[in-house]
This record gives sequence, structure tokens and C-alpha cells, in this order.
Amino acid sequence: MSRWEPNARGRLEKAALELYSERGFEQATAAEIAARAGLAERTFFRHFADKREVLFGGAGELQELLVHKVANAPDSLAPIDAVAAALEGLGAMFEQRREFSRQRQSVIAANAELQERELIKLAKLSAAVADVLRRRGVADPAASLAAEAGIAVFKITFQRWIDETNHPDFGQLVRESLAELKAVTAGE
Amino acid sequence: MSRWEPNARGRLEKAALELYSERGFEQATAAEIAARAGLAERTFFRHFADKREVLFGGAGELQELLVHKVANAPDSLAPIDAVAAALEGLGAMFEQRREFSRQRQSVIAANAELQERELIKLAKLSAAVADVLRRRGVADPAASLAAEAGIAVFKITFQRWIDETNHPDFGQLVRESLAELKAVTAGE
DNA sequence: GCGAGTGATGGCAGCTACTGCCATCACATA
DNA sequence: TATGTGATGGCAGTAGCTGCCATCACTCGC
Repeated sequence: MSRWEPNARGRLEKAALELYSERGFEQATAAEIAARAGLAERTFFRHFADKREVLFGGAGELQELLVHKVANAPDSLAPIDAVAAALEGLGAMFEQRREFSRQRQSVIAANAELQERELIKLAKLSAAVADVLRRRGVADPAASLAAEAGIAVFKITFQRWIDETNHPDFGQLVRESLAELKAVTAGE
Repeated sequence: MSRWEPNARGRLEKAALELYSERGFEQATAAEIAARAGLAERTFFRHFADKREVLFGGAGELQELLVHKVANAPDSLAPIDAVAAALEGLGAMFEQRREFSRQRQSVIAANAELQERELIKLAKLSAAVADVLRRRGVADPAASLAAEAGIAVFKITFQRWIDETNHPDFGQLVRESLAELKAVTAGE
């Protein structure tokens, strides 16, 4: 494996996840990751803005997917239900890479800097969802709040999906979490 | 102003906010901040874990305050209402430092790394609120969801409070945002 | 008053993340 | 075969951050 092997980016992502798992995020240097991928450190930073970003290559696709699903949800659905329906549709994608997701999440859970990066990705997701809700005609601050609430449902759902040992259905967990949220915010 | 002047930490916080405002977070070095505070770079890193943390000295107090207020909210209040009541009680604290808050928030808004730090502080706030809700007898995932929803209300409220030019009342904004959230999550 | 102890500070060496700049390489195309 | 293009490597340099040790101001027991 040397220069001009295909899929340098993918090799870097794989090498990084392995090294971060083996010895922790802080103990792995960018040079080591690059070496394991058969590349130079300089090349690592050409593919990824920093050491953390290598774990978040999928964030863009996830956002596009979610935005697309919210945009295409039936007009009859209330904002929060449109977001929840879109979240349910993410199940297939996650189920497919469950083991990868678990490993990645365990690395992130062990390091605060990675959690920060994860949180800003979720914040951008929330902002994008708020945008598409506004395009559906939802006014502010309702659009922002519905988006934030939807992402909160996503966070809790994903955590439960990772933690549960008996492979629960992602969509089912979304529906349960949404019902809990509605129960919790029902009042007056 | 030299060695052994009192309140080194406070001087560093002030110098940092000034420098970050004047030329941006990335363009200000830790050595410069320390010099402006009459201290050495080494001393800066003894008071703050990193360059960002110097802007978040108040996060701990805020969390204690909020947790205390949620814990002492009337038992009759539903979880989300207990959190909202606690948030309303934060108004006095913010109104007192409105100009500081605006300047600080403008610095944070201009830099992604600072936003990441802010988000993890809010996540910790949410976790602490979830904890105190559990101590109030709220089960999971309701406790986590109520906390996340409450912090979402806080985020939107704070943003509106900063943006509005005509000095709105913080508590009033909390009540409005909560009402919007309830409207948005009311369903089926 | 005086010496030991304590906590805050400064200085310095060193590692690593990250960047700018330029050379080099593999490949496509004319 | 020449030439352009995009990906890569090498290297120097900056800045964030840490470990280690010396130094300084203050306190307390005597």
C-alpha cells in the first residue's frame, strides 16, 4: 500500500478509528494515522481540517438526508411530526452500520474534544432542519424550537439505540421518544 | 501592574475578552493575553485549561444556580415547568451583565471552536438538570427529554434576549418560548 | 524578629497540531 | 512524446499546551 493507492480518504478514516479505539484519541498522532494509511501527515491534513474531523465524514450526508426527508414529509404533518417522520427514515442507514456506529460512539464518549465536535454537528443539523421548516411555512421561533426538540429526540433515540443490547428498532425508538417528549411538554 | 497583584484570574478574563473582541479569537495568542494582564503565558495555562476556557468561567456558577432553582421549585410543577421556572429566575443575573453578555456572545458567534465549547457547556447543563429532575422522581427518558427541551428553551430565549434591541424582560421571553414549545409539541 | 513551609508565579525545553510553500509523482490528453 | 493537472511528500515555522524546576511573596510557629 503506497502512494496512489485508491481511496486515500477512506483509508485515513479507517486507520483513525482503529488507532483512536486502540489507544485513545489523544494518544494517537496524526502522523501515526497517516502512516497506517500509507500516507504522509501532510496528506492527512489535506483531507481533514483537523484530527477530529476524520470521525465526522458522514455528517454532511446525514444532514442532506434528513433535510430531504423533512422537506418531503406530508404537508399534513405538524412540524415536530414531520421531523420525527424524517428521523424514523434514518433507521435503515444506521441499522446497516450498527457495529461501526457503536465503535465510533465509544471513541467519542471517551473524549471531550470529540464530544464538542459532535455537538456542533448536531447544532448544524438543527439549524438545517429549522431552515427547511421555515421553507414549509413555519414561523420563528417555532421553527427553531421544533428543530431543537426534534434533534433532542434524535440524541436520546440514538443513545438508547446504541446502549440497548437487544437490537431495538430505530424507528420504534423514535416514536417512543417523541411520545415521551409530547407527554413531558404537555401542560396547562 | 505586576506579579502578586490581586485577582490574576479576573485580569486574564478581562484581557482575553478585550483581545478576542479587538482582533478575533484566532489572532490573539495566549502570550499576548497574559502580557496584557501583567502575567506570563505559563500562568495563563495554570488558570485556564486552554485558550477557550477563559471565556467560560461563569458556566459553573450558572449550572449551580440553575440546578439549585430546579431542585427548589414547587413539587406541584411538572418537570418542564420546574425547569422553566428556574430559567425565569436567571433573568436578574443576566440583566445585570447585559453588555458583558452581548460582547462575549459576539466573540463566540464569530468562532466555531468557541461555539463548540459553548455547546458542551450547555450539554453539561442539560445533564445536570436531568440529574436533578431524576432526584425529583422523574424517570428516564422523560428526565433527559425535559432537560433537553428546557435547555432548548434557554438557548432560544438567550439568543432572542441578546438580539432584541429594546431590552426585553428575560423572564417574559422564557415564558413566551416555553409556550411556543408547548404549542409546537402539542399533538395527536 | 526569624526561619520553615506554602501557594502563586516565571522560565525554559519539548511535543504535537496545523499551515504555507514548493517539488515531485502518476495519469490523462493532445 | 510533450504537457497539463491533481494528489502527494517534504520541510520549515507558528502556536497551543505540558512538565519540570527555580523563585518570589506571604504566613505561621517560635
